Amino acid sequence: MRPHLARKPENTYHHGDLRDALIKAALREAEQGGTEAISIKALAKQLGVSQPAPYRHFADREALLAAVTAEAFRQLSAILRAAMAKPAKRSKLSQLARATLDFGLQRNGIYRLMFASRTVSCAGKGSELHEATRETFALVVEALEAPAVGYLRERHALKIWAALHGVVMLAEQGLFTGEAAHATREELVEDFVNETKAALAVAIKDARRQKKTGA
Amino acid sequence: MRPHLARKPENTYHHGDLRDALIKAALREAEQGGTEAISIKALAKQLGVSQPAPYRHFADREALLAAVTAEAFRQLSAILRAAMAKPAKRSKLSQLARATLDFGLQRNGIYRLMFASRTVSCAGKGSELHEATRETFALVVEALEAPAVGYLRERHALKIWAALHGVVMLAEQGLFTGEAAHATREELVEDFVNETKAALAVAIKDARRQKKTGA
DNA sequence: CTATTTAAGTTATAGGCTATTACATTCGCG
DNA sequence: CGCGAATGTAATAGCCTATAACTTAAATAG
Repeated sequence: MRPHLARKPENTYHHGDLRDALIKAALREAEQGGTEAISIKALAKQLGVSQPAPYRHFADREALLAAVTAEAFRQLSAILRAAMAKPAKRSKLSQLARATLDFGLQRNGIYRLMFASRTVSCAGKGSELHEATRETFALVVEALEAPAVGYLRERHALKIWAALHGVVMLAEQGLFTGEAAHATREELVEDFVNETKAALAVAIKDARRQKKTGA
Repeated sequence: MRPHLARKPENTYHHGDLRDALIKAALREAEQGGTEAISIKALAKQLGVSQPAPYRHFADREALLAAVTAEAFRQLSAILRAAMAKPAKRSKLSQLARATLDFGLQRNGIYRLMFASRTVSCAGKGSELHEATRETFALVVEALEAPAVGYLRERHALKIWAALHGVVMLAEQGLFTGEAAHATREELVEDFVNETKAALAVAIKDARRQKKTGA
């Protein structure tokens, strides 16, 4: 089984790994144009198979999009993991935040597929896509480098994660190129990172004090 | 000129106000399904005109989407203005934040059209759409109720605006329904509001001190 | 090692949508 | 009233999704 072959070799009947090739190719297409740039017909042509061939691997376009989005989440997870692991002056959280911003701006079509389409919210619990999103979020929690104190970590992870996505969205919308451009995207992200760290530290201290008082 | 007539009366040649009717109808369609739910053909049928009729008013689908999105921004502006004007215990910023969250969740299809599609970023400076987005943002600045201190207001408006959008996105993605659900969307928004107020107050104080020192 | 089942691909085709072209009707202004 | 511009229609081309019926290769059981 030839893995991840781009085009089907001529004079063969079977592609070898069409499913995977479709996902990879679709990701490339979506890089710029997002969902709308993904056409099953075009992908089939690109890979040298007939138009209906993809339907052997995906029930319909939605199913392909879900698989592509899941793969995108796995790629983002890998990127974030690498960013956090990289030895740097900055904190893990800062590294993760910057990597997320980069990803969201540079690969914006894919980013929209991941965070701004109905695909994810339609994914059933336990699905491949759902698992992939949760794994990514787990990295955010990890990046906080905070001791486990109940649900505090999840809450603050959710906060910084939300803030980051907001920055990407507004940046893409062009809101950083007016009078408001005094604040660069990077500055804003760094603000959020620092505020999150501070807020979490306070929250943890509070939680400990409460525990002590209660005991 | 009959304004905003839904369907063309039978036995007439001209609709009367097809352009407006198209925008209104498209907004209804997008409410749930977002961009993809807007079909020129379907709209034409709905309004009782032939399929190509809409093309007299919009060059192509993109142009229609831009007009629809602009109208959506104007509607959001009106909603936010009303929310801020409503006498309430809470601050203007809090009222605006809650109204934004509601809008983003209840009319999520339209919300995605506004903040998560390529339509806005493609809108040229000075376009109807671009103006509509800037006007909405101006309301956020206004909601801060802060004295004019250079670019500080814009910067903090950008921050709270970004944070709000992030919450809407993650909520729609279902990230508030896991272990992380300890933090409700509303709590998170209130957090952001309070932090923004505090940060802005500090920033203003700093700015004044610096000014005094410099003088 | 063949026989049969199953996975994967093909051709043909139906139906939906966008968009254009050429033609028809009405509105409004001189 | 008459003419031009605006608006709407019918016909059609082209792209896309999706299904049905058929074909080929691979996998597996006897």
